[in-house]
Amino acid sequence: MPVSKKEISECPIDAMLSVIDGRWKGTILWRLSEGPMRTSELHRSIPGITERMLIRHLQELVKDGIIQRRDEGSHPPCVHYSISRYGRTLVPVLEVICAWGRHHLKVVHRACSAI
Amino acid sequence: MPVSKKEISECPIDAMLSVIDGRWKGTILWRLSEGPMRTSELHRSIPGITERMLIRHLQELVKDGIIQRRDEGSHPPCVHYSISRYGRTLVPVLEVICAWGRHHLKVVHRACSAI
DNA sequence: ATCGATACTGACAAAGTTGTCAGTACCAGC
DNA sequence: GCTGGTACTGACAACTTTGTCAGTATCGAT
Repeated sequence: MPVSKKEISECPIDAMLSVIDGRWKGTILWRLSEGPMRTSELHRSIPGITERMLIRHLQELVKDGIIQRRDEGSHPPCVHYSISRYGRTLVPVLEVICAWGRHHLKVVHRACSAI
Repeated sequence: MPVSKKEISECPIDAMLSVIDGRWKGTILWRLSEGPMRTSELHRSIPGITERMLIRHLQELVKDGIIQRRDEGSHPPCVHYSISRYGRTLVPVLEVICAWGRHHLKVVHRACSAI
């Protein structure tokens, strides 16, 4: 049940994209970059995502070493997710992507309103 | 016949990713970053890609303003694709992505050989 | 007259991703 | 003893993306 396809591509661009690719991964990382969060908190803070999808993406991000899972082991269950040390190296990359994306959105909007 | 899904997401990260997302877009941009190329040249230089897929991706990149299509209008047809001025603003972003990807591949390889 | 090269399109199948729904297990409160 | 909250899984439907295959048009060479 994979959320991102590309298995083990040798292309560094594909390798990077496979980590953040997935319908909700960007948003999840954005939320977690502000601090650790519980599964249910994340679920409530991301409108439109289903629990199933959230958990699938979280598991992939954990598998890729980008985020960490901390289970309190208590009942009712309480699990916190946070960006790992390795994941933090990704944040500046996301910022560059985000900056270009913001610029691009402005360009697209201008193009739309020109019609 | 879209190659990338996300229509008009307000998230800048998604906006950026929708532009380079697609099985072969990274590779195509990589090739074109070295200079203009004909459709058939690109086809031959990217192993595994089909003509159909190449053309679909090229058309999307043109639509997004990242690359330019120049048709000589001759027979037999001769069409050159090149990175547009706007597309050039994307190159540094790709370089950051690529740098992280390269690093990530090394980490993944270490993890694999450790098993 | 047929073949190969060029740059494409259309129809459709295969594969991959996302979403839906039901179900598990435990505890707390009413 | 029923309901609601927590974190999760499995099966499967729906949708998206990718790949396959055949077909278009024109020119030049054989």
